[in-house]
Amino acid sequence: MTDASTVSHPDPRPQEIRHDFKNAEPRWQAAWEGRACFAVPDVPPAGAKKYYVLEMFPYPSGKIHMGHVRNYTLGDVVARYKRARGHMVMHPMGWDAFGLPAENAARERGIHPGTWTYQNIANMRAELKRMGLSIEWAREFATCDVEYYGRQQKLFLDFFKAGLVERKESWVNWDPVDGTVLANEQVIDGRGWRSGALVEKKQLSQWFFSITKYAPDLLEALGSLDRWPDRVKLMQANWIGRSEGARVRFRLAATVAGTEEVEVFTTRPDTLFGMSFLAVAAEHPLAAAAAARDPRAAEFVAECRRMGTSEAAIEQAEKRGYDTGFRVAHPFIEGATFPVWIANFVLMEYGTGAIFGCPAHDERDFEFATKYGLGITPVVLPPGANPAGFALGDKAYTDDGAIFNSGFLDGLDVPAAKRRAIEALEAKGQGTGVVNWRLRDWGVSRQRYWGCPIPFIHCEACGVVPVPDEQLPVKLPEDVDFSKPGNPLDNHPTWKHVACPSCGKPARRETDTCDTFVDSSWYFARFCSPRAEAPVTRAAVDAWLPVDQYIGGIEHAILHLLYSRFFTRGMRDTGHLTVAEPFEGLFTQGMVTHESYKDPEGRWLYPEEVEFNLAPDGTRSGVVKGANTPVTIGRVEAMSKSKRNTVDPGAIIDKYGADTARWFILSDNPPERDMEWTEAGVAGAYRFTQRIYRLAATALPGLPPAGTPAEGAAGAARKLRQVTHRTIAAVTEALDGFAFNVAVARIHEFANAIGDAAEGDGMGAAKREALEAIARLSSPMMPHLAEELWSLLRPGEENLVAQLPWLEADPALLKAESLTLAVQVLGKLRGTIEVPVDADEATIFAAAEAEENVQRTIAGKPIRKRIHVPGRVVNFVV
RNA sequence: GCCCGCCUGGCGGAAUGGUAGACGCAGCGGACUUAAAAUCCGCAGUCCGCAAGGGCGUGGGGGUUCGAGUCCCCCGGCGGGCACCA
Repeated sequence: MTDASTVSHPDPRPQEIRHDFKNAEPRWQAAWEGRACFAVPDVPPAGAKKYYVLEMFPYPSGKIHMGHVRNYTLGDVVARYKRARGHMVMHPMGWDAFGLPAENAARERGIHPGTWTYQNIANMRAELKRMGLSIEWAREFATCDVEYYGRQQKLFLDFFKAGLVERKESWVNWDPVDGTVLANEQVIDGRGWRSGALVEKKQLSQWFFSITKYAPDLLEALGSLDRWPDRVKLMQANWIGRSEGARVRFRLAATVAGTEEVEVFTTRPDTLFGMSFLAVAAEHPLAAAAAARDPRAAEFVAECRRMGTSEAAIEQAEKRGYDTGFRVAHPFIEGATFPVWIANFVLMEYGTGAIFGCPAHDERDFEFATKYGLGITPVVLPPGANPAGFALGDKAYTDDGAIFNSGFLDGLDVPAAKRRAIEALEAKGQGTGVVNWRLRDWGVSRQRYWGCPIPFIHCEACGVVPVPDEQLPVKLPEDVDFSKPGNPLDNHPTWKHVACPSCGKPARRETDTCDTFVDSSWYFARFCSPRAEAPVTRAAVDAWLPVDQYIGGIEHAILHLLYSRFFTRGMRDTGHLTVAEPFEGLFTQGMVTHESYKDPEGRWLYPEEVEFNLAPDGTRSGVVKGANTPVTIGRVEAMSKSKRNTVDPGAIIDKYGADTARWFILSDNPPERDMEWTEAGVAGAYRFTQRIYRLAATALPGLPPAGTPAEGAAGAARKLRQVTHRTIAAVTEALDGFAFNVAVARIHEFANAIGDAAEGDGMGAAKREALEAIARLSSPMMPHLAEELWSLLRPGEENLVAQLPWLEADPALLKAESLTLAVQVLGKLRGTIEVPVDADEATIFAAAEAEENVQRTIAGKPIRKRIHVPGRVVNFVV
């Protein structure tokens, strides 16, 4: 042993070899850019295998957050991997740039929504670029670009001509103080978020897309979406909500405002004999008729109007009703009549806005009838119950059984009774069997400035006139005043005054703008030819659509995805494209979560405001930095600004680099699940990036020249080669299955194996092969480090890793010589045996029985059954 | 309220119905260092036991099976969506 103090060390000690990410990451980003590694043509050449990777585009809030980092890292891994697998990959990025926050900024800070939005986009683009994503930025656009929303107006008009657009009355949240339509999120406990005024429902004439025309197809086609998560398909199916039932017309005992009948929709015509009341929505004409002559009915209707328009608010409200005094005749029971109530739980939008109540067999009806003392007549007998003494408990009975108390339906089961009841209704001309859909038409009108203007003109003489194509785009005016309440477009002094395109007389522009869901319903198609004059170029969309892999949050499982599916069908039927389904593969990622912190006064604290202590027993506690007051460490929850539990990706990239951020966000857990962001986890990921760099850098001087074949190795070198090729196979399988955390784990194990490899013949070549493999296998996840390693191992190489094909495992090195089998007795593990791969069953059973601990457990008892699962397990039943 | 998920060591998680806890984080012990950081080596579900080994263990309860984290039923907790947030 040499005395270290007397010997100089010309070489740096291994731990001082460091990967300089600050220098390397921008360098490799520039190299990819310089070689246009990610550019693809609008129309791929014949024979190219196209692959369209798309992540849900972000709302430009101003800063990227960890949810974005996760989303775009996942997409980038797929894009880089598919590129390496020989696909021509399109991977674009854009901005979902219209929406409420820009208007809020305008009202709060006096900044123009456009200025605010484009500044935010510039910031976020710079942040995204630092992540080293393989995005083709030349395709970028924002939905608030007139070049985009002008084309959207063209689509709107084409949809109108195709009969997919209608005007209808519908209800909105109205703030009577601010004179504004409120979004559901702006209604807090029934009051306007700014004014605090009680919100009312108000009826407006609005624009609708006829999504219900496609309801059967949207439901049916879910079956063909093989690469969508089942739960998303299930949620969509439930949302579309096909149900079979009947429309039943009830004759009113006396004519009300010229009406003689009320029509209800029911899925349970079998329970008609259990009817005890009829209920209508507060918006139903009968409710209006009652209100017109009964002030208390009017008061109840007005109260219902204060309930908000969201389904959750309506269904969670206490069930309340008002007896109108009207009565209806029962279709089957001669002479029987029942009261007509107005009920707050009946939805005008669903079915006919009226129901018949059968409390014995419907939970909501039961609750309502119990509250108001209405009759409860059971008509479905649960199996095994006695019809004579049968009484309901404190709940409705909603399952199948034998019909009783029901005249001609008695004795039938529920499905048969439904059919018979419908036959009888049809025979009497009092109803028909129908299929009803829960899905409603898509109301796209918004009374706001920062959105795509709906291209129509209202003329007193000609009615609603579409803006002629040659007058498109209808541009938003720049000079808008946000100081007045209401819609700035409506308030604008000149913008809305135009000549009618049809008769030339003074007319008025439509001042409603589009729901921002419209913007996001076709952006994936626009990316295929982002600068085209038309909304899309046929050759480009025909070549690139559908999106092969779409990635985004589960929170979009229903609305955005369903609207996009509708829009694609609409574009198909108006000749813009050919496909019906926009997204062939869908992956829904989980949220990024973080601990939350509160000070003694209950105020939320940012993580950097907290100083942590670790007690010897492992419990963590915290104090407010500087103040030394105790901090409550709260639940791990979705990162949000209001809870201040956010972590700024920019700061993480500054400190550790993009590769580390990407590696950690992939390594921690499966991408479909929520993940917790922890500082310790990032630090661990950073250490790993340094570790592989060091592994390569320290081994380099001992490696044979690049290109030295590793074939024919034996002993330790062969073992390492087996690990290399098994890792290639395992990482490939993991990436194919979106199991990125497993891919990361395999690469960790691989790094451990390279570090542990003993010296031996051929080890140099085996190590070179292993190190080159680890660089290339980790390249979809850590692209900059991969390039750095590759350039270290293969200086002067023509291609970047980003341009190389994926590695193939050598099947000869995947085969094992022997395998370990678990031996169980009665399903409990008692030992393991090592057998040659080609051992026959008799040999295996003999070896298993001979195992010492197995012998002891069997203890001479007769073996009744021997089970052998090849390659896995042997089980003895004694 | 309705629809859809999720629940495994101190923590994140792994596991075609077949050795539960791979891999990582945190922790502990050791090496290196004047020291620290960094790095390297090792230990580690839990209880009993010197050990060999055994008991218990995948939110709780039941079931199917030679065998259940995995399949079925019930219950609990947490989360997403509910049509004008995106």
